[in-house]
Amino acid sequence: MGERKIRNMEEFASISGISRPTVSKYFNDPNSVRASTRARIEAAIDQYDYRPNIYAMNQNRQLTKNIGIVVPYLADPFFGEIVRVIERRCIEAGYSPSLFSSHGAPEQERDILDTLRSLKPAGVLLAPLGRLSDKTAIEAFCRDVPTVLFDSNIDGMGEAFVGSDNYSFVSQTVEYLSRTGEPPSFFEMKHPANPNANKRRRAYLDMMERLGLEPHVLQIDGSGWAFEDIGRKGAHDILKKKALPTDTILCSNDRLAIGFLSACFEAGYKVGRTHGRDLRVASHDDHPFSRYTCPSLTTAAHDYSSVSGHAVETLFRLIESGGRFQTREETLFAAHLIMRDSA
Amino acid sequence: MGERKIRNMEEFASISGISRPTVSKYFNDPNSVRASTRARIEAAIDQYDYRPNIYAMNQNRQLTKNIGIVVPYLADPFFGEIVRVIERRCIEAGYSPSLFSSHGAPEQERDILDTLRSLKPAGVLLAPLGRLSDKTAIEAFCRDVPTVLFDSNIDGMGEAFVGSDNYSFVSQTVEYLSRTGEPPSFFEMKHPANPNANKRRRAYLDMMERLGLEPHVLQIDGSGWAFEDIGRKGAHDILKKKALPTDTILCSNDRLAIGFLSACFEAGYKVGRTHGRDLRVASHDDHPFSRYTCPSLTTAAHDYSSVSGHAVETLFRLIESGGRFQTREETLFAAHLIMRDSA
DNA sequence: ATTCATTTTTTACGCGCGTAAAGAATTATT
DNA sequence: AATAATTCTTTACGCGCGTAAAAAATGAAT
Repeated sequence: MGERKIRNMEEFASISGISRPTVSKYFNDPNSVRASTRARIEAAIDQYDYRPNIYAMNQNRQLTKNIGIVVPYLADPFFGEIVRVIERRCIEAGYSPSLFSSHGAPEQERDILDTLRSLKPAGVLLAPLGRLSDKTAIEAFCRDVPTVLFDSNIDGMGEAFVGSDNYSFVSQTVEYLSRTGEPPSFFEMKHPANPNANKRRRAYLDMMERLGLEPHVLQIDGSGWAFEDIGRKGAHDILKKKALPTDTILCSNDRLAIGFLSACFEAGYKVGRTHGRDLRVASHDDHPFSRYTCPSLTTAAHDYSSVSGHAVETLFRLIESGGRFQTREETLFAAHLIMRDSA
Repeated sequence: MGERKIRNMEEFASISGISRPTVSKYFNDPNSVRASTRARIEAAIDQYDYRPNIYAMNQNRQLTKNIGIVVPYLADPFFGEIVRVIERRCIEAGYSPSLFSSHGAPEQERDILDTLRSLKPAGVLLAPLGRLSDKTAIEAFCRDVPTVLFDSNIDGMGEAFVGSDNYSFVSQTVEYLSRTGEPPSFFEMKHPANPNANKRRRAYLDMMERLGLEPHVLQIDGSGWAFEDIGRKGAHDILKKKALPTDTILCSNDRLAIGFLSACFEAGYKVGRTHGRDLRVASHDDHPFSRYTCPSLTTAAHDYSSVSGHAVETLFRLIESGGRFQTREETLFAAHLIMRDSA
């Protein structure tokens, strides 16, 4: 380690006693050379600390080893967690992940796709903004770059979608709540940004009908990604008007529920499942903070590791298949109920 | 828009009636060519949707237009917010930001610095893990790449540090709390990962001495980045033992406080500043969720936009100065107190 | 030892662009 | 209009590597 500085692959090849094309082959795929050759090269790498110039490498390669990861909103710890898993798996598989966040802004999502295109990635894992996404731009992008959508689906775009089964979330919470107390009213944004929200509402309506119960959907105003604030204000409105049809609230997602619970606390409503409580509140997602609300939030949890794991594996398969699947794959993972103190 | 596809700069130059070297000059700095020339080039870009191959561009450039951004923990919305601002400013200034998260793991921080080195970035904004960071690796990196540290400082490393003034956080909360009730006890992790924590403890001790009050430091076990859980468990321990020296708790940071508050709720302790409360709890950071705790958290807020803004500006100056400052700069921004319901 | 399949070496070209130098063209200044 | 300053064009080379093709070397199998 630390002999003299190596300037390029030519030099590295000659000093390590292997021809340059073979060294080049090694860096493209270490398994494509004989084991003894590989060992010699790796010994030399250790000794001289050489790495090929990534810009020169990627210039002529038909396909780079880059993988793009795009999430809609990084300040949501949900995505922070997903990204951690995905990044690790990509690196283990020999890819270089590049992380991008749209930060809730459609223009930025478009710009990211533009940037990504010029990175010539082998594949992209894209969690779109949803309703606000520029669908034309995404469609065009998916035609050029092998893409797996995750978290929120857009019909027909990308070669595959991996996400959670919204019906499974709602069926479990509705079933549990209506079995153990008054049937739930559904609390959501009037114009949700995310398509999952619509699926959850429909699942709620369907489940209530199936159980022979009367559904109540409470829709509140607000746009953007400040869900906690929207939930809190909406809850205050509803509580003030005493407009709750039942004593049980099922929030579309945890971030709304976090706001809802904070409003309940402020307005002096007791939430819980014990004697003397005024309300029960439950929700969906198992947001990293849902454990720390007051009271802790009963919720249906994403199978985080399955979703992120399967998304990555699907992308790898897609890359190996040359970037196209015969038919678009859709994989949904079931949720599991997490009973805590709020319902 | 959408004539025929342009393959390279040569072709783009001839079709737009400008010589290739001039086009190249334009892409390096649009202001380096005459306004009329710039207009012609930009018209052609619109028309043919051409973008230079970034790999070929960066191969020979002494300095790329890349900027690396490294944060210790993306699942913390605090960093999500900082990253949003920094990314935007970089793009506006014509740079390409690349985002990396160490996810709390020192090995990953090292790997990121390695990757970053081969990206040959013009500069790097690095928020290190802190105590766990491989200081030797960071030092070596900073020697090779122009780096501005932010959020948490490591003595002498990088050309500059931009962060918040921990003393200002603590002095304001301690002053406020001791003026309006019992003096605070300080609640923190025994072995904090972040150097800011130590500065805050020292500031607490100093302030208490200055005010002629007896300090009490409550140190709890736990390691890693699951601060809420650590805070919750520590609080339960302390509450069970009735080991609180005063009725006022000052948490080192908001994530610990979120755990503390959840434990108080579970154990039946009333937190607040009104009649009949058992405890007051305050903290530092103005974490995005601190508004939604029950009760809402009184805290000292980072000047988020100043910190991120000044970090970016410092890096730009550093890049323009050729990557080195005469002397290492340290800029600290004052906090401001945010009074909510918990104290 | 001979044959054959596999792997490596040799040789050579090209990718798309940065960049340098010298001369031509365009603008600004008087 | 003449001169000077700026900007652009022409020409040409090189960066570090991918990759193709043919020849040589290596290893396995008979």
